[in-house]
Amino acid sequence: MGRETPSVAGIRPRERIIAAARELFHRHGIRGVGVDTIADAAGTNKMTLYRHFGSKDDLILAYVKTIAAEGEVMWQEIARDHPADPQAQLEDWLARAEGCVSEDGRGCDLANAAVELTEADHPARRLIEQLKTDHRNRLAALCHAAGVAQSEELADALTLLLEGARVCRMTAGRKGPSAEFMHTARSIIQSFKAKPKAKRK
Amino acid sequence: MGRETPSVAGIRPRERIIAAARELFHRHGIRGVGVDTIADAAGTNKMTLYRHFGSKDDLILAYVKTIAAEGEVMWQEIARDHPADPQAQLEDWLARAEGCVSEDGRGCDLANAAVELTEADHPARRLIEQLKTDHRNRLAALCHAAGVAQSEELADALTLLLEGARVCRMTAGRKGPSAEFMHTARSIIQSFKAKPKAKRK
DNA sequence: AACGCATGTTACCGATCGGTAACATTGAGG
DNA sequence: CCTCAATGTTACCGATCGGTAACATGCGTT
Repeated sequence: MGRETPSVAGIRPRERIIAAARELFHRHGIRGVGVDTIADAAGTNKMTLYRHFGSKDDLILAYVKTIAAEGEVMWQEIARDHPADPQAQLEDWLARAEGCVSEDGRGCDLANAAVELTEADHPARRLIEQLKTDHRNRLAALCHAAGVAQSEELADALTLLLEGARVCRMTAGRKGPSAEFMHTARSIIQSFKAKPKAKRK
Repeated sequence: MGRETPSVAGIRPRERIIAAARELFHRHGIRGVGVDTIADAAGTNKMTLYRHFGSKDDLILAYVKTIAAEGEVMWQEIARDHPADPQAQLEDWLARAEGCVSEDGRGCDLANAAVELTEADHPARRLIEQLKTDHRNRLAALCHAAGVAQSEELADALTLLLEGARVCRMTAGRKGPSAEFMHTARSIIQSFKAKPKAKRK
């Protein structure tokens, strides 16, 4: 055993580089970290970094893709842990959202990347847009499955609350408006559930 | 008249520099613009910039203060245009908020600055925190004056929605969740107006 | 043992960064 | 007119940036 066949992408330095970039980008921002710093933090060097990622922009894209993969895992866990129980799934989403809000006050890595990647045609920006749209749509599907009539509107509202809470946690501190995220989200969900229109058949 | 007395701080290059920094920081981010570029855009040079602002961080602080001053003007206009009519004032705030959301998709300059200024003790960061807290408190006072019982909670909810809408406008595009900001905000205001102190029975 | 590939090491490149020194120019007020 | 402060101009500094070339080393495979 020991090492993988060369046909499979090498796992060792590449993963470490992405992990190091993930933490450094999160803490200091994308433009606040140089590739040399990332390579050092990954226990490797700049040349190896550039052999795996042709440019810093490529590394940024891989960084965003890594976050996307974790999001995918999240949705799968939500579905797996509460099979055929969309109500519990929505509750799980809410708990994870609250976790994101009260994490460390550095906001959402995807949103922060969008702030720093000011070129509108940056590939990572397009991916971020797709990821954010995906998240909203899956949340809307979850709301629909949970029996909410106006599931799209509820998903939009919850998305706004979550994104707002994460940025408020960063700009206004722990005791700011983000502290009310859970209460507000719950009461909005309740108000949507109370509303009429065709419920399930 | 020509020029001002030297005792008064010179207004000409300084204002132009701040104006240029305002636009460039907004479009390309703080770390994405060099002081030389700002000086050029202001029709002056780097030396003059450094005579008015001892460092780029000083300029950043002045940039945030300028945004703060505009916010102050906004609140004064809201109060002046609808004297003794908090309902109309809240409506005015809502309209201006909607204007912010659908502006140009670059998000909130204050929030973006907080993303880029990763050093927690940066003076501009502390000012941003104070400004965001101020905004929330004034909005809460407005809600209270408008007869909303749980004015603090409503202000928090509206703040979350607004901040979320601005970041969603940036990350998910014009047709994303931010498009529902107005509807959601209005319906939340209504739901708060509907229930008095005690929760709904 | 010999090969080959991934990785490590060192040095370097041009560009740009924030910031400064020295000097020339301007223009208003005494 | 002369003074003086603000501004403009040029050149420069050390540091860091993203990115590359050339070469050395390790190590698994055959």
